[in-house]
Amino acid sequence: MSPALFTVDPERRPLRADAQRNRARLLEAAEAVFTAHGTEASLDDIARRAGVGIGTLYRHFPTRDDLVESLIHSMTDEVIARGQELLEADDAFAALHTWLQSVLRQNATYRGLAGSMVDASCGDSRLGDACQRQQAVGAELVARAQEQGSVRPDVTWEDVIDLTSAIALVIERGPRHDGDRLLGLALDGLRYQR
Amino acid sequence: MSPALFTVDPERRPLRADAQRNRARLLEAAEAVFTAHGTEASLDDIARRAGVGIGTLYRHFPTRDDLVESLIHSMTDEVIARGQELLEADDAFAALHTWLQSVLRQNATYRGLAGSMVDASCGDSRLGDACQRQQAVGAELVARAQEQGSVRPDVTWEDVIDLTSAIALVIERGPRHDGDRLLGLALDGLRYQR
DNA sequence: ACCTGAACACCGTTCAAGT
DNA sequence: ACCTGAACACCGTTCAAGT
Repeated sequence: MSPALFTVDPERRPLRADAQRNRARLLEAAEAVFTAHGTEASLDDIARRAGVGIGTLYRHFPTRDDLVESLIHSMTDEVIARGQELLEADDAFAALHTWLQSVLRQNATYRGLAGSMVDASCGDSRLGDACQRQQAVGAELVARAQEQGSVRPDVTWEDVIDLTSAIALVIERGPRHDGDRLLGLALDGLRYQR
Repeated sequence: MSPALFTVDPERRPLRADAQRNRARLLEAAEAVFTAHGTEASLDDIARRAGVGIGTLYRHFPTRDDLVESLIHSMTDEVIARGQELLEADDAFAALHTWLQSVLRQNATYRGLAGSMVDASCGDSRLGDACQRQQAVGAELVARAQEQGSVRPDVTWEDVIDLTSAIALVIERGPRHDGDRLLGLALDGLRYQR
């Protein structure tokens, strides 16, 4: 049994029972509303759906990013863990490819999330922390592929993250765009030609 | 002397003198406000700066895209003309590269413009018309590079536009991103390896 | 014809008052 | 300690009244 299932507060001290329930309801409501309308959805909607006052939302989640971060927290952990597993794979290029696909899926969880992630990696919000830990794993995967000689030595991990983020940004704007296809093409450009 | 300098109405009949002046003032104000705050800037700000009522703004430009389209109209024409010139170039791959760089510069005119362009190419706004005419030239440039054997035959012009749009979207979110570098990397992936 | 601005329906954020 | 919702400052959009 995962201890995460019983984690009540990722923050400091235990919450009062009603506060704890409100927090859970807010996350549930935010999940539904973000899924339907993206991460720029109305906060009033979320509070109403959770059956709490708007002030309670702000007390638990002072910024929109706090709400987003709490929602995708476990997913970020999974992406990071997946990246660490993939560091052990034989084919470092394929490992990088697989990992970037999972990053694309993560970014597509809610419309607007990809943008928040890009903004966050240049800032210092709580969402930014998650992004940077994630990017650190990506940097290792890139380095390993370069050591194996399958990624061009002049390419930086920022290049790889930027291209992946770019693709995440464009695919969330309409169904015309195929993320996996674009990612494959972009990776072809980073591949070292023997 | 370019006739464009004397074009008063890209629309229908001549405007009353005061309306014509208001239209010019609105475009001037929008130019300044979009430059400062991006294409999502407050329309009230623009009307106030132009010294007209908000209703006048809506009369001249019923949607935000109408305003954006009028502002970048000549620029879109230039990008299209440049593309047609480049169709005559010897090296079709280099021509495509050069043209896509100009598309990136165009998209970077106002923060938020790249997003509007992507949205527009899936819609039917006036901005969408401009986008589609522009994309048609891009499609020709891609086809020609493929005929020359310098772009992979399995790549579509949508791939090329999508990757370029993706890069335009990511570079407008902070100074960390280098569009020309990312474009170069992406194009390496599309290049046919002899 | 065209312009104006009040009116309406939203939104994010704060904070005094309650329990 | 926590919750509530009114209050404030915004925003986009419409439309009746003016010239």
